Amino acid sequence: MEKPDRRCAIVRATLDLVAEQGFHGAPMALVAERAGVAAGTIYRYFESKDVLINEAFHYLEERFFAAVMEHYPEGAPVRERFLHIGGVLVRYCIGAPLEFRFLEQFHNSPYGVEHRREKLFNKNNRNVITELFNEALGLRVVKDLPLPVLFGLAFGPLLDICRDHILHFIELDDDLISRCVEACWDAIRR
Amino acid sequence: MEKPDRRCAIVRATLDLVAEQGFHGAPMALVAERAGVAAGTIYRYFESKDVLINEAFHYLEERFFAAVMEHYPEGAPVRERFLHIGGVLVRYCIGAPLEFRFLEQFHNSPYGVEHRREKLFNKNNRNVITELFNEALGLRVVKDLPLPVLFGLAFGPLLDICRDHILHFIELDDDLISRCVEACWDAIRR
DNA sequence: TGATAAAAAATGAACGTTCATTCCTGGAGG
DNA sequence: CCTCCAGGAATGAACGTTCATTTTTTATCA
Repeated sequence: MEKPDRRCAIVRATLDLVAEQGFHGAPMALVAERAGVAAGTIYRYFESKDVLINEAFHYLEERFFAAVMEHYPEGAPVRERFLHIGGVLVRYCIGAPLEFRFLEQFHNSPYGVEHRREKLFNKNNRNVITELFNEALGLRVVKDLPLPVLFGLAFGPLLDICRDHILHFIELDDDLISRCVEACWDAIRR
Repeated sequence: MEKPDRRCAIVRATLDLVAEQGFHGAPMALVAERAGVAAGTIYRYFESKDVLINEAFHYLEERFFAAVMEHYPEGAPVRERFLHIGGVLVRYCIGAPLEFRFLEQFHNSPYGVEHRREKLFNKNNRNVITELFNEALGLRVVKDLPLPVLFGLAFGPLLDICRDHILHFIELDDDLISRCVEACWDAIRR
């Protein structure tokens, strides 16, 4: 009606639909319906579907980093900070399965490849995880491996277990999560 | 031509196209053209596109297990056998980037989820990797974690680095591959 | 063997859907 | 009356699949 935030409603509708049914299950007509607007209206706010999807991703990315930073043990040793991030990551993902599914879809698509390429070649990419790993490399507490490899060792398995939990292939509890995050630490620690 | 294997030509065309351009880049019309047959002909050999894609996957899966079994150190300790499998896995994937890209696409799609579900619930699933992990669990040389978690810790990062290598985000050589596989072993070993 | 009929396989235009995007309409606010 | 902009039908491209028809192979019999 008035106009609280049609833009936001459209982004949320996109998130939900993609998460629930994948990119194939989120045609613009459905997005429009769920957002309570007409199909054509979306194009007044977003140039194309690609733009809309990228915006939805950045919205989630921000929320995720905000979650990680809550209670982040700023001055603690590297290991402890890593365990914090890993734990938050897993708990956040299985607590918001829809968001997780969207991120998964995004990463395993041309959108995701483009996103990673930008991150990698844009050297002044500063976020808490990259900084932690660079510090750890300098202190020689982790193995001397390229950053993308460390990322894969540390977070690849964590995302895998989140997916398996959401699909009910396994059941994660606090104890199992801790043991998994520690296993990832074993993979990267020197 | 005579008729050596239209069926095979269709499968290969599917593999190549999906690997190069993803599922979206492999419409039946293109598959037909690349295979040197007419569109309708495909349906004499495969009931539907789904069936065709699953067959292409199984074709690759067999080839992969065959590669793993070459020079497999049958009687060696668990660790050594794991290092063999990991090394072969990475070398095989980066040596056949098209096949790897197909497998990646397959796993990150509803096809892949279905496939994993079947594997998991079909308990009499016997392959060399599952057997190795079960033996390792019995001998208590690896952490006491559910099988899917061990799989994720052990192979998730290896597939990640293969992808990054193929996308030229990193450059793998024999030394780096070894160190990565060993890092994965560190993740699962007790 | 050669001619011919029957069966099988291959063809590719056409179909029905689905989708992202465009465009014309109507109506609210100034 | 004019200006905007939301609405949603219209558009056209792309897709998987079908099917009437043609081509090739196989079987039959003189």
